[in-house]
Amino acid sequence: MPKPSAINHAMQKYGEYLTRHGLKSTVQREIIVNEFLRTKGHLSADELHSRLRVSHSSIGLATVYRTLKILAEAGLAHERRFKDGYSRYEYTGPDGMHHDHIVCVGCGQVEEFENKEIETLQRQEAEKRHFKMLDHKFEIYGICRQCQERGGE
Amino acid sequence: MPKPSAINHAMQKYGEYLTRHGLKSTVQREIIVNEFLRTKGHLSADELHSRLRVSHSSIGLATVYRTLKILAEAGLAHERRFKDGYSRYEYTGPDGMHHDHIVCVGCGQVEEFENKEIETLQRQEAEKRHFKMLDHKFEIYGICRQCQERGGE
DNA sequence: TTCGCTGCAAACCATTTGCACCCAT
DNA sequence: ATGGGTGCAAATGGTTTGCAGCGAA
Repeated sequence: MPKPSAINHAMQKYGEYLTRHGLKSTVQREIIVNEFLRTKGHLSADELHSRLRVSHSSIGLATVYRTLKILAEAGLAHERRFKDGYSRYEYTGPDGMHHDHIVCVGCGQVEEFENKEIETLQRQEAEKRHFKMLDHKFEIYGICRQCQERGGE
Repeated sequence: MPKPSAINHAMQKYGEYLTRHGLKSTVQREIIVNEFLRTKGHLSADELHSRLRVSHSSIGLATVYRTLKILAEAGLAHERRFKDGYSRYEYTGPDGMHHDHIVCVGCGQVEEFENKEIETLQRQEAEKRHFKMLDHKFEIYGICRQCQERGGE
């Protein structure tokens, strides 16, 4: 679970985004955003909705989708699409720092890593082409150690 | 258009894959694979199907999907999912070498780049985790020079 | 003669949208 | 009181699949 200070920072950024875009703050959004921010990992809309169902059964899946979209536009969530057909969202901390992913195509587990050098190189590539870089996605697909040992087809 | 020698190599690899998996060679697949291999860029199933419609109007979209899946499994096509909701496939040459992408979120244009250093670093990351690396995906999202000049939010 | 392949249409299914009511501003 | 927000159900739309007939091996 992220540090409280990080969550506060995020809530503030989220609030600013709402105001700046003439959007309203509602209880549902508050609940969704809170749960999202304090959940580690890659959440699909459906998973997030299930989590909320326990304590807030009346919140609709559509609202979860709509709120996740807002979070992504506000720069608080990164949308990732691995290979299971779902869009997954991930909160990546107050400094906008994000890690990359290494996905096992055998069992579906996702590990994360950060690599400063890669980060630097990609920034250079963007500059070389006069792109203002906004986001990036880096995923390695492979077979994890367990799946290799388990033997595969 | 790729060099003929590259296409031949690919056709051979494709044929081997069919045999090895008890699959059959058919005229439709032949046509689809040929068109795919000699088309540069990122093709969606629908785009490829449209191309074929001109000269081979009876080929069904489902067959295009099925054939693209085979090509991907045979290692001849890389599946990429940018942000328009389509799966796009790309033929990346006989050496399995693939480039990465830098996508403009303004106009949708996709530029390509290769970076040996990044390639090396990612391989190290995979090894460090005992992953047998199969594929990777690296995409940078940003705003291209023209879209920056054109201004816009 | 097998058994995979094809086109078609129907099915899938994650995501989006229309609508009538609700509520923050 | 505005006009955006919500839940629900229906619509969307890219992709997959069932099926009956076809064709490669």
